[in-house]
Amino acid sequence: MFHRWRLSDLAITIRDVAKEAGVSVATVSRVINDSGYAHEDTRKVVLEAVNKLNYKPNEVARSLFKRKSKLIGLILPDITNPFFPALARGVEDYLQKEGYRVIFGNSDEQLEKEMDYVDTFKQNNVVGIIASINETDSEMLSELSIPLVLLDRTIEALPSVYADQEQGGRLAAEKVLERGSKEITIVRGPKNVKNVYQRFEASYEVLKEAGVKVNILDSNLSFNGAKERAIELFQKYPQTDGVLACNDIVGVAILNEAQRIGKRIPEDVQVIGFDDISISELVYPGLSTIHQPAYEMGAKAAEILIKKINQEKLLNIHYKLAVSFVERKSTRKIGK
Amino acid sequence: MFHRWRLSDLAITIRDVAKEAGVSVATVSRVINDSGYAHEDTRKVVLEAVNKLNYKPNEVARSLFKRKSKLIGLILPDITNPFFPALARGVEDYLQKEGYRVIFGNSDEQLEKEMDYVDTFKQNNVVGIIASINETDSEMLSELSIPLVLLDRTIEALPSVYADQEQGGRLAAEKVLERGSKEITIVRGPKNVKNVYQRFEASYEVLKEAGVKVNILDSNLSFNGAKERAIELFQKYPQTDGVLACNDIVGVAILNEAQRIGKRIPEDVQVIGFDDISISELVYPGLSTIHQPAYEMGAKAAEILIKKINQEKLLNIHYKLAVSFVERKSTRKIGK
DNA sequence: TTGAAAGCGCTAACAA
DNA sequence: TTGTTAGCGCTTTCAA
Repeated sequence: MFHRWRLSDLAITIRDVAKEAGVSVATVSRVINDSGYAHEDTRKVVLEAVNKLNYKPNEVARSLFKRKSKLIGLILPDITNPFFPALARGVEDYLQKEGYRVIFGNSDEQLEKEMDYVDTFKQNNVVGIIASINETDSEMLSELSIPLVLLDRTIEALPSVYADQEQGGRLAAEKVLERGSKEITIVRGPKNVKNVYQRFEASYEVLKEAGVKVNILDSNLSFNGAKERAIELFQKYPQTDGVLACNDIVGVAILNEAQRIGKRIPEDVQVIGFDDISISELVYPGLSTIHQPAYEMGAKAAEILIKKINQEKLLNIHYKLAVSFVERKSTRKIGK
Repeated sequence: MFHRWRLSDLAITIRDVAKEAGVSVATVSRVINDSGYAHEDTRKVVLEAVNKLNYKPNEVARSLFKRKSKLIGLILPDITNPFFPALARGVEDYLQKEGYRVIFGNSDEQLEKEMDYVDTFKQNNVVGIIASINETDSEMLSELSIPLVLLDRTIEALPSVYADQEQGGRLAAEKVLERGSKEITIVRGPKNVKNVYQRFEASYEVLKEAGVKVNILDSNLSFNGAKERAIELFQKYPQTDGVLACNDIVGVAILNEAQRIGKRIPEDVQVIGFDDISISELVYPGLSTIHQPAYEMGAKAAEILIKKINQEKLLNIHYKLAVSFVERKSTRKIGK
C-alpha cells in the first residue's frame, strides 16, 4: 500500500468540487468543459462550487490525458537582438488571448540548442512550435508530427511567415542610388543566416546593374563587434558615400562612427539599415531603413499555428509580408 | 470498456523500453532516475533499450505524479523594452543549463495579467517563478506556496534580485554636477514603477542639495512617446544644460532632439541615461549612463530560485547589485 | 441526465 | 535486486 502525507497547501481538485457540489467528478468535468449533457440546475450548482473553491483545473493532468497541452514552444535566435522581441511579443500577445502559454528558448542559431528545445517541447506535450531557425536545421523538422510554423525564415517543406527579403534588399539599393550615392559599401551579414544573406544578394545585384562602385564588408548581426566593423568600414573604404547595413544595429553603429570621424550625414554618406527596430527612429539623425513588420509577423505566425492546431486544413502556407522603405534623416531628400 | 485508436505517431513510453529490455517499468524508472537498486547488467540493458528507441520520458506524466515539473514561470513587463531581454537572457541561460524551461509572459505592469500568468503557472505545476512586478502587486504573492524571486524589483516579504537604484540616481546626479551642468532637467519615470521612481528621488535630492536649478518632466519608459517628451523638454526648459533620463531609451531620444535643434553634446547639454542597454554605446555621440548589470541580475535570480527549489534554506535574501557610471560622449570630460 | 471506472505515462511503496 | 500495482488529476466511454 502506498501512502503519502498530503502537503498543507494542496490545490483544489475536481474531486473537491464534485464533493462540494454533491455530484460526480464526471459531471463536473462535463460542465467545466461544456461537453456532454448537464441539467441546468446541476450546471449551476457545479459552477457555484467552482467559484466558491476557486477551482482551476490542473493542466498537467489534462495534458496527460488528452496528450495535448495549452503550451506552445517558441524558439528565437537571441532575444537580446532587438528585432526578435518584437516578433516574440506578436506571438505572445496572440497566443495569450487564445489561451495558450509559451515556452521560450534562445537558440543562438545553433542546431544543437534547437533540437534540444524541440525535444523538451515534445516531452511537455506542446501542441505547436514557432521557430526562427535555419534552413538546413529546419529540414530535420519537416517530419515532426506536431504543427510547426517557421518565423522570419522560410523553407519549402514547412509553413512559414516571413518578410520579403529580396524586395527589402532591392529597395535599399534603389533608394541609395536614387539619392545619389556613387560608392556604396554593403555590410553583409553571416552567410548561414539565409534571409540576411538574401538581402545582400538583392542589394548587390541592383547596385552592380547600376554600374556603381560597391564594396563588401562582412559582419555579424549582434551588438558584439558592430562598433569595430563600423570603424573598419571607413578605414578600408574611406570613399564610401553610401552604406547598406545588414541590420539596424550595424546601421546605428555606422551612423555613430561616420559622425565621430566628422562625416556629415547624409551629405557625405548615406546609411540605410534593415529591420526598423524601435530605436532607429530615436537615434541621431534618424536611421532610414527597411521596415519589417515584426510584430505582425509574430502575430501571423501564431494565428496560422493555431489554425493548424485546430485542424483547419490550410495547405503548407508561405506567408510573405511586404517590407517598406522608411525615410528618415540618414538619407538625402530625393533630388538633392 | 474504453477504447481508442492509437495515433500513428505515438511517442515511445517507458513500457516500450521495459518490453525492449525485458524488464519491468519500475526497473526502467529506477535506472533512468538513478533511484533505488539496479544490477549493473540490467542497467546496461535498459540504457541500451533507451538509446535504441530514443526514449525521452514524458515530462507531463512525471509532473503529474511528482506535482513538480521542470518548468519555471517568468513574468516581465515588456520584452520589447531593451532592458528586459538582457534580464530574460540571463534567466534563460542559467535555467537552461540546469535543465529547466521557462514559460514566459509579458505583464505590461498590469496586475491582472500578472495574476493570470501566476494562475496558469500554477496550473502547469511550475516549480518556481521569477517576476518583475510591482510592489503592491507582489504583496499578493507573498503567501504563494511556490518559490518566487522578484527580479529588478524588491519588497521586504519576498526574495529579490535588483540593482541599487538609489546609488544609480545619486551617481547620475553627482556626475552631471561634477561636469558643470547648472540647470538640470530630470525626466522622471512613472511613479507606480517604484525602482524607476527611486532613481528620480535620489537624483533629485542630490541636485537640490547642490542648489542647482532643477526641472522635472514626466515620461513613460517605452519607445512610445519618447520623441515627443524630448521635444517637450527643450520647449519647456530651453535653458537645460543637463538631463537625467529615466532610462536609456528616453536618453537616446533626448540626444537626438538636442542635436536636431542644434545643441552641441556635451558642450551645450549633457545627457545621462539609465540602464546601459546595448545600443547606448552605439548611438552618436555615445550615451553616458548608469549601468545596471541586467544579464547578471537575471542569472542571479535564476540561481537563487533554483537554490530555493532545492530546499537550500537560504533566508529571505535581498540581493542588491551595484550600478556604475559609464562615461561616454554625452557628458563632458571632468574639469572641462 | 448522471455516475462508475478505465487509463493517459510515470514513480514509489511494498512484496517477492 | 526486481516486479506488481496504486495513484497523481483529469476526461471519456459506457451503463444506468
